Amino acid sequence: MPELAEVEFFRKRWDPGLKKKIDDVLLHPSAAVFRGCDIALLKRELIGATLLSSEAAAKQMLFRFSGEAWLGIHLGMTGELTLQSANYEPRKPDHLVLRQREHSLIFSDHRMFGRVQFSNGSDAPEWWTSIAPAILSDKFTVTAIAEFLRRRTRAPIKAVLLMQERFPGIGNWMADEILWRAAIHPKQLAGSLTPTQIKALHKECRWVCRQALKTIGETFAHPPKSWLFPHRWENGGRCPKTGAALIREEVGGRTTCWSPARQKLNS
DNA sequence: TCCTATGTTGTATG
DNA sequence: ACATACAACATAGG
Repeated sequence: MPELAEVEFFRKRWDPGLKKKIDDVLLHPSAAVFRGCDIALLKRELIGATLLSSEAAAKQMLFRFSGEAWLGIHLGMTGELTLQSANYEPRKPDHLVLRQREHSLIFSDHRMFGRVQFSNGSDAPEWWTSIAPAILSDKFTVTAIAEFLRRRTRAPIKAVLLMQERFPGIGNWMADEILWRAAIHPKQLAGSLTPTQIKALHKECRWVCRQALKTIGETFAHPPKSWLFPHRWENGGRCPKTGAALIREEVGGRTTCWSPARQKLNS
């Protein structure tokens, strides 16, 4: 489920645990979400540490603890964070449980495409600081997009929008939403976008990110019917702007929904 | 049984 | 070396 705004929403679920100590850590040592993670170190460092702050960027979350300890979580396809009671009994998909006096902070992910990373250090880990500049930052410019597209000329724009190194936090549904608003066909080759289309793409990237953070990111509210989102998986779904039937087809390796009346292929 | 799934990554091919 | 395509990862639900 999680793209930019969902990740931000889940991050905040652990806020009640801020400024409080971790009394114990329960985890499934062989779960794939810990691939490449030093579990022994994680346990040793986090037990007794205090959760100081957290941040989300792209689809990543970073939790900072006392003792220069950093916990990174990626939610993959099905991950989520929850807040449970202190004596909550973990279920099968609850791979990481941080026990506090009043709560348990849980990371669960039944499909295990998610990932836990742990490190020590005075600064945030390198994987975190090297995340691309946010779409809502002033470094996300029309020029930056144009340059990126110039190196991705033969790929369909849908596939390019999923590339985290330029569009951090964009996932399958946000990419479809952006292209639909910008009236760009998902199969249009990245190299064939006109300057006008690139400008529209830039504008709608920012609009969708801002609106998604304001709604989903705050309350997990369903996007309104005026968005493509509520219609894209419906059979017989219709475009909220044109009323025409929507199409669903694989583009760039992912199921993609678009409005053929609005998003035309090439000119 | 078969297909799908809001993600990333390694590998093969061009 | 770089861009692109696609299988693989692991599990549940329709």
